[in-house]
Amino acid sequence: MAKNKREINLDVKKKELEDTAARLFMEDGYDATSMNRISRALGVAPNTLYWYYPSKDELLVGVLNRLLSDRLTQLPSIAGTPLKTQMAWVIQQFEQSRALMNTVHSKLDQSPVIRDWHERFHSFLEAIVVHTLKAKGVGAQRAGLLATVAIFLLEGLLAHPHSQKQQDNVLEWFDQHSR
Amino acid sequence: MAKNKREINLDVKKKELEDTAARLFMEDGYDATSMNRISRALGVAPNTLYWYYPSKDELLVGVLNRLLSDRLTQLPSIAGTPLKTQMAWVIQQFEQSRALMNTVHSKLDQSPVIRDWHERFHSFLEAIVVHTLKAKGVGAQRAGLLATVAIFLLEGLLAHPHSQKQQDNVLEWFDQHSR
DNA sequence: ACCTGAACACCGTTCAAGT
DNA sequence: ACCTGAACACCGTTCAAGT
Repeated sequence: MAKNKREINLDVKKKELEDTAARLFMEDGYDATSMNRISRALGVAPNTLYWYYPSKDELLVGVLNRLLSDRLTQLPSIAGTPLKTQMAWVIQQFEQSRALMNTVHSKLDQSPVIRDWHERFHSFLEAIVVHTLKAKGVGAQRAGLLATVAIFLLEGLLAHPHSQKQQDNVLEWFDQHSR
Repeated sequence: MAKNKREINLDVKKKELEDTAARLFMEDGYDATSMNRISRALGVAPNTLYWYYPSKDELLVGVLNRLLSDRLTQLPSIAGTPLKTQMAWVIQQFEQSRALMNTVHSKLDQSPVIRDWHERFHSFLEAIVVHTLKAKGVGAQRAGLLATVAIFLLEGLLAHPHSQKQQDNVLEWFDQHSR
């Protein structure tokens, strides 16, 4: 798994591209951010981006993967906390990417590569919830159903602007009924 | 409120445009359906559409409004049925518009006119759920929270492809816990 | 009032060429 | 291997002109 200099440079370059793209996607939205705009922010020619990614969609997936693995890194830090805390943490982690999440959902039908990422994202959320529920002694089958519900609630809270109180109420209600 | 011939013709024309646009939006997705494509299907020049709608987004809102009011018409037919039946009905009514719903969510930040429609849509769903819960004797405050949860579950089930069994399990679970 | 032909600025993407 | 200039087909939208 040792990487040579070339691969390291490639990774550094990709990180630059994806960080810039992520910022612009989150500020202005995916559609409103043109490849031209991204390349200008990077100081390269527009078609340079196509040496690193075969399409704008694949660049988005690159951005999403980085986002997700950054969050995965921080997962252990909330490992032992109550389910409610963990769900609040997920919302806090992804609420800046609200528009991006909705973009993902709107592209599920059209883009296989985005569909793949979306499945990984769901697995990520499910792993958190199922693991915590099982630790609480909930059976596997029931944990699966509750995880589905939890994910829908998380996505709902992520997709819509909402007050802190609304969020608390929803999470509290779910916590009460997931025992 | 009497309409003259001109207004009637305008409505007929708009219905034609919106029916065609709705079909193409649902078949190919919003982004993949160009104004050019819609105009060709209608046999008019592309810019003709701009006499009826100021933008593609407003055409989408026209399509969405028609979709919603068509469903509203059929609302009385499920008025007395159990909550679970009503929620299944909503899913069945909107699942062909799955991609369109996700498009709406992805455009919430950018388009005020779509944001307005989305609020109307939520009110529609909330009205159904709150009304039914109150009829079951649930208090107003609790009904509000349960309606939020119900809407998130509906949107979750609408946004993601899922099996009938999964849907049944989620709706059954919610029904059990909304008493 | 209703529709069109022609144009505008911009989009994602490709290709041949440069180092 | 990495980057660019120039072009391609297409996009949403505008405008002046026609009936």
